[in-house]
Amino acid sequence: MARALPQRRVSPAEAVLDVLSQRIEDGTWKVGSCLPAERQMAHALGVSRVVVREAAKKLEQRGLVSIRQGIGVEVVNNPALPVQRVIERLLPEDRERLRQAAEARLLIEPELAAAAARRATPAKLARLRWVATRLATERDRAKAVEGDIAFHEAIAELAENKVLALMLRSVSELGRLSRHVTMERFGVARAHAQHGAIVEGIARGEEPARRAMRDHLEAALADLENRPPPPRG
Amino acid sequence: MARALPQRRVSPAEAVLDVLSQRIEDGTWKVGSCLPAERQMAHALGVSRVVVREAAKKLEQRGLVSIRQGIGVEVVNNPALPVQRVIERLLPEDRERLRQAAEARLLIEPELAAAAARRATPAKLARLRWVATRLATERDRAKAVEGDIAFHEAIAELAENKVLALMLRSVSELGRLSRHVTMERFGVARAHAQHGAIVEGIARGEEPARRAMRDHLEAALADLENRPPPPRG
DNA sequence: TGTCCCTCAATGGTAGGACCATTGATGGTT
DNA sequence: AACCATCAATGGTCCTACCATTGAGGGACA
Repeated sequence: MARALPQRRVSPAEAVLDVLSQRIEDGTWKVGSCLPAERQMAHALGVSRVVVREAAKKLEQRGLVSIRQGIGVEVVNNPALPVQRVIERLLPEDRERLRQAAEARLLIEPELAAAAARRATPAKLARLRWVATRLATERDRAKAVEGDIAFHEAIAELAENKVLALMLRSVSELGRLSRHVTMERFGVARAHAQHGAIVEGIARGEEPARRAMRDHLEAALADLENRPPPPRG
Repeated sequence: MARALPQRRVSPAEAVLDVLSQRIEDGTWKVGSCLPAERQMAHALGVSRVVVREAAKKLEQRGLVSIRQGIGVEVVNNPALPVQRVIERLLPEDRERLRQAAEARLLIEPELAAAAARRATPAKLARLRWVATRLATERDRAKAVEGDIAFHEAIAELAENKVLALMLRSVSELGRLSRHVTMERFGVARAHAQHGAIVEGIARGEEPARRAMRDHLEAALADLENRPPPPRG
């Protein structure tokens, strides 16, 4: 009797975790919607509610879902969330965390722009330009901030490096509040102009890309330092 | 009757999580040792075992402890672990993950060295030099790799940026296997020489620091590409 | 008619007790 | 001395009941 595969039987918890995460990824449950109730899934999967709960908790820690009592388990899919939480625990103090996050951006993102320049193609540049343009027409401030983040993520995508994209997004989210301040004071016009400059920089080559991105970030940083956020957030 | 504080009563789960994480941080349970058994803690804290388990699971996700059946809950304290897991899920394929991680290091670490140069003091440089020296006397290969990682972490510490240190450590751990290969082929001698060069670069200023670090990383990367790891890991 | 509040069902959160599975130590056997 | 069965401790799973929170539905009141 040759035994078929690895002797290691996967525990129910792992099995359920795999099932759930896969169904989320393949779109069985879309972002914004809720998974079935815990009791329901437990019965459907032939397992106790405990293991379903455990799987759900893990998915929450991974940033895939959000669990709320009385509501259910909602799909959110934000892989950067775990990293944010680690950083928040590492630097509990707001100002210091913001400072270090900003510095991290200042180091990473210009290099990311340079990497994007190395891998740029006309088609990809066109897409990036489109994302930048969309920002200009945005009236709502919250959506403008979203558009800003989307632009920076598009660059990360162009650079074809998900590791750097993840890190960038993590520190980006930490600075989300700062962006609101900047947008409020200067509007989307300046951001859009600088984004345009960045796109052209990426089109021209590594060094121009690096410089354009650095200018953009340093300008934003200078704004914040001129009028730091209110002492108590 | 003016009610004292926020009406929000913290849930048992949060309370227990706080207690445990605090006791880990303040050294009540040291790294390498085990927490009391779940049943025991549950009784001591006056909550059900479910709550203790949930807290433990969360601590595990945070990289603070490692839970193993039959053994117990062991303190490990590795904040980079959650980030590693995110990256592994984001890039399931080994070679691609290694490639992107290496590229990320290549972008981040020279800039980190430059930042370290900005903040260097004689005392801190002396300490960095000491860490680098310790590596030279190491005979055991595994410990040499540890020393190598310790050196790069010391630089991150010198740069006074925990965010970047976290990211660096995360990608570093992903490439731990690669380092073994490099160490095996060239021994610690070359690594030690390059580390010395990096220390001196940091002492001289930003640009020399950047260049020394870049040379070091590119050399290591070139080694790997000459003899890539076996196709099936 | 419209607004407010109460009730209620659904959902996640906690409790307690029992049993299963894995691990390392213990001690006896060869 | 080496090997192996035994066993106690620990985390993993199950079941069942109940608590706490939420949103929706419906009735009382202005």
